[in-house]
Amino acid sequence: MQKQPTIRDVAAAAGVSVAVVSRVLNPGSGPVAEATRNRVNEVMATLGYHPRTAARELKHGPPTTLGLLLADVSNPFFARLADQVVQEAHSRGIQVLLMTTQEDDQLESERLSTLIERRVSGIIATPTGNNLEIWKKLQDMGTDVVFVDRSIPALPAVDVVTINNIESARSATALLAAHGHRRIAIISGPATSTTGRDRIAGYREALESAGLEQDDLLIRSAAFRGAAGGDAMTALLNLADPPTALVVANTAQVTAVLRRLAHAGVSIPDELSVIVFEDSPWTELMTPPLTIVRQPIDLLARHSVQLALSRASGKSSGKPTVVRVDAELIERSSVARPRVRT
Amino acid sequence: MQKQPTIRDVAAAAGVSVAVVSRVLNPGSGPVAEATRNRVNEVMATLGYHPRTAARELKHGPPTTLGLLLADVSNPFFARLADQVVQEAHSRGIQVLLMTTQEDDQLESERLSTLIERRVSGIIATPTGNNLEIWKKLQDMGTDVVFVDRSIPALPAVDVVTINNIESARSATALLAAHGHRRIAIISGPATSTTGRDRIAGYREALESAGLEQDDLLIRSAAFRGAAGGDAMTALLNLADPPTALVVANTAQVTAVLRRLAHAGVSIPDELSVIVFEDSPWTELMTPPLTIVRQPIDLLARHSVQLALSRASGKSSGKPTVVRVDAELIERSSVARPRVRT
DNA sequence: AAACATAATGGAACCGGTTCCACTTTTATG
DNA sequence: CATAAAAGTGGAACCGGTTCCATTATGTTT
Repeated sequence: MQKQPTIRDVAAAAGVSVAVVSRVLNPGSGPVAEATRNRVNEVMATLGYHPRTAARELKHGPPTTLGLLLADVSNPFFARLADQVVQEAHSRGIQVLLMTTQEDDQLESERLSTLIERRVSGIIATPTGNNLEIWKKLQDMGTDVVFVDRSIPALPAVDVVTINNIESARSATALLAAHGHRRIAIISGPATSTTGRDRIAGYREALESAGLEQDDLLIRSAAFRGAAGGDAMTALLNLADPPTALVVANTAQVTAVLRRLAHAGVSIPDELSVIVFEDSPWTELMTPPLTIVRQPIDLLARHSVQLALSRASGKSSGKPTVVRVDAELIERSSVARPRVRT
Repeated sequence: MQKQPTIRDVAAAAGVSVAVVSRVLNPGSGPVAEATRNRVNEVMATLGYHPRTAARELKHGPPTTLGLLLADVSNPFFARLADQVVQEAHSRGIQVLLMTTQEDDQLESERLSTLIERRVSGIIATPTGNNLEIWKKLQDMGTDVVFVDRSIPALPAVDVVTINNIESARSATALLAAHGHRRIAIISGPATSTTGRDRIAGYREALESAGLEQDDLLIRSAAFRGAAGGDAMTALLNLADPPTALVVANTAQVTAVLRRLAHAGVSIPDELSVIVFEDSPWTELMTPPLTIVRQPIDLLARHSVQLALSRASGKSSGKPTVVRVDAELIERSSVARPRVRT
């Protein structure tokens, strides 16, 4: 366990002042003679010197770290988002501090405190919906906050990147209606979330356009965590007049819903047509391959990182930006015409 | 955009010295009168003061950050590992810097440089297998390095946490042999990886125990990224004497292999019995539900974090620790007796 | 009440970089 | 060749905390 050389060690070994070494470290911050630069670089190499980030950040905290605050990385949607965000950030020389909230206000608040103490330059988050004051404070401090996937209506000043949830749910529902379904159900996220609300709104729009009757019994909300999706599914199956088609618009609950269907022995698409919000590779491997709504995760990531770094890069546009990217409906084989009732 | 208060602002507002404020910030570092403590706390609250981590770390870099260096978080195995590591770290008040290598030496080297500059207290990584000197240097610096899932034999001094790969592949292969299969294939990770080698070793052991002939044509390695698994599958199907059973021991290639099987119209388990290393929920939703080797990701995460923090917590045991956890073979319906050749 | 231990506080150095500014040495210009 | 401008370098303050040590206030002991 050797102790690390500092900039002064390098300066001494190279026979120059620390100011010169610093200039070598930060090209463009001042002139250094070619010969001197080479000598200093050599010394740094032989000494195995690495400038310490903590010390550098002390002076004028540079935008070198982003906070990524997600509900949960075991959810494939968030996992892929994290993957893309990290890659995008790395390509710009930015590091990512990953934190999870488990959808818990209290944990979110603690994570945010940590991010404040670290003085990160930006935060990309899927907010739980509370902790309003903390979010505001973050912005006051000059941190670039970007909400991704969801937003908080009470905080209109925050940049947001989401998929077009209304349109996604609308087109999925419309596809089912076009196949002749009249009893179409939806399992969505909690109504407290913008995501949940928007998707249900899109669903309603589609029903209206198709001239179908709306039945609130066919609309089910399920929490983003736990097995609530399975219970919602069971409730739908037990209805006096059960649905012939279903949109699973809560990504986190897709597997729970499908598991329940499998256990109940419901055959897809003969007894129930299904469209899910989820584009993992396995949806294609199911029997039958599932019709899905593919979320352009790479775009979400790219825009999020860009916005989270915008103020840092000087582009301090006054108004908050809202980016809405389109999801893609991919038809496979889990949708068919409804069976005629006997 | 207000500028943040510093410890001196707090001290001035509370009418005390910075030393006192620091003591309030770090309980146990010195005596502070009850009344003073309360006053300082109040001032901090009204000023919205948050101590800056970068400054704190300058003095004696405390073990407050861990580096997590994975190949790729879009792989569900790594995603869940990341999730567990983050939760485990948070429960100890430690933050996680997430980085990905895409299995690329060069990128790995860059990421490691960043981690060196940040002076993280520990690193949990799935190494590519190169960059030996950097890993050594990291250890010299006193960083706790833990390899998870894989290891580098040339670096025997590093702590390692893996599943028992030999035994996992052995038991999976043995199960197939017990069902009467004589032509059992395996698709594993690259032979350059310890994971790939060990699993193939376990496979060979099982064949030997069962008194089965070994055929190197039935052993296929596929890279951890890309679609190599699909090609390996095709090659196996095109064999003059194709296998009747298959172990997919490369988690990253499971979906590619299954996709190829689906496209080729191979029915499971009638024409081919299959066991996969992968325990995502969807494996149960397939038709038929897949027999899997479940990797105890939570244990991997827990042990990794613990080891990565061990030196920091004073437990500087001399010898490197190797933790080997057992995977669990879960029998479902993708394994059957081989069809009699006609 | 004297003597001494202990609690509470403040001053100042320090951590490892960055940066301003002054000073010396080259190089360019008239 | 004198002189101005530019290049190269070093000294020292500074960023925002922590910590050592000296000093003063309070409390205990005989």
